[in-house]
Amino acid sequence: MKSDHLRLVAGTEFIHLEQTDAELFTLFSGWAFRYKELVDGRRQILNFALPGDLIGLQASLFDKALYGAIALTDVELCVIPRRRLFKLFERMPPLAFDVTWLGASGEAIVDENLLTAGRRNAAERIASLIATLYRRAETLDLVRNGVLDFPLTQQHIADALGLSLVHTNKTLARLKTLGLFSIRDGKLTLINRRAVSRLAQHFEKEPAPRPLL
Amino acid sequence: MKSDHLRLVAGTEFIHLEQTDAELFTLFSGWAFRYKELVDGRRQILNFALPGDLIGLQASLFDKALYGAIALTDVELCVIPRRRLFKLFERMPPLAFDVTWLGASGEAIVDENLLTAGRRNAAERIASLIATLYRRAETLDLVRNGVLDFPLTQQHIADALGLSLVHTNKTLARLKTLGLFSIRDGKLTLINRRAVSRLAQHFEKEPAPRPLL
DNA sequence: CGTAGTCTTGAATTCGATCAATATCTGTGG
DNA sequence: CCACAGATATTGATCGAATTCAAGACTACG
Repeated sequence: MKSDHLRLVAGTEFIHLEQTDAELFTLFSGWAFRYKELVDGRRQILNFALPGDLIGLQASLFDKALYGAIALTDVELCVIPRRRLFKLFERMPPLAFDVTWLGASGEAIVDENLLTAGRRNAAERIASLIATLYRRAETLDLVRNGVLDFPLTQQHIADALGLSLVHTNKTLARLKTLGLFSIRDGKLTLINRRAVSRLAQHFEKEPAPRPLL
Repeated sequence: MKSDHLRLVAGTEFIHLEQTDAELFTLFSGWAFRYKELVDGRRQILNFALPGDLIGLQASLFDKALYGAIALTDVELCVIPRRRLFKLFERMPPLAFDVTWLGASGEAIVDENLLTAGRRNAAERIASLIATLYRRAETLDLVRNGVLDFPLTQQHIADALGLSLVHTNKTLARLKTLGLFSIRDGKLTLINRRAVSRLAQHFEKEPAPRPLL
């Protein structure tokens, strides 16, 4: 079904706001994120995508993309052309089911991010982000010896959590000092997993079986 | 496909957190909302559902519901049993496509709510909520003579926007005094639509054609 | 080396939270 | 019809978490 396999360098925007012909993508390798922004430049990152995640379901289903999507690292993307989307539903129901499942799975992440931005304080937000990303990366076997390649800048973290850059920096520094985790040279190490989970009220649940497109 | 037509009174919780056998619902009449909460009781409303909206796609697809759903008014719900969901994809591809479309449409709303909670100030948040709900209600022909039945309490508004109850009350009062809108006796009247849209940075876009289940 | 991006730190400010009290409304039963 | 209880709304005062402003330091890279 996939028509193409794209390679993009870090920083490439592959879905543009208002774009009318966005395709549906599956992230094959690397990290990416979706975001929205207000006219004065305030930016909100909606979610980070890791390998296996779907990006652009709304954008490919609707006439206009309501968000942008950018590659955080170099990425490989599989493309499912929007033209063939309906055909996919007609001819490959199980695959269509998986697309819907992955779409719902993406929404679950945004739901959690909304809870985070709306109701958690700065330290909880950061713990929540770290816990969730670490957990997802672990499931994908991206963690080696307790260390994870972590391509986010503090600006990304701030924009994902609805915090200012300065406050993100200070809170991050405090949590590092408390020995919860460390981020250095683009590597994340979870030092006190228990404490991070507690702060985040993040409950470890066994991952559901996940369809692969 | 629908197996049942439920009537529930206002306040009924029809999807429970952690519930393992939640069904998929379509809201036929009335208002409802989905929410999450932290252990200490902080609550975040994820989205409000109006007639035609899908509720419970994640909950019916996954093993456990990650959120709760409550009827805001008396509601009528159409039920699509989770058992038949896969069958629906196999036997009625166009309908399955619509389910996915509606699911994506729900995610678009949560995306916007995340932008609101993360990056808008109190006045902008309220304007944003008012503008969006009014616009959606209008599309459904729920607005009569510029007046809309509006069942939200200030606590609901606060929980949807990530604000405290007190600050919600004060900001609401200020916007009413400024003549942007009025909320009285459960009725919402948009008085200065232009000003509300501007505050919310809410751009009126013609609604996409919408599948009906 | 110079420039741009990222990170750090301190100080002042403010928006929104919290605390506390009162008022208004709604439905219920006597 | 009134009295009461529980929700909902309002208002004032104080507090604090996070923003904003401002400067530097560190890094990578052409």
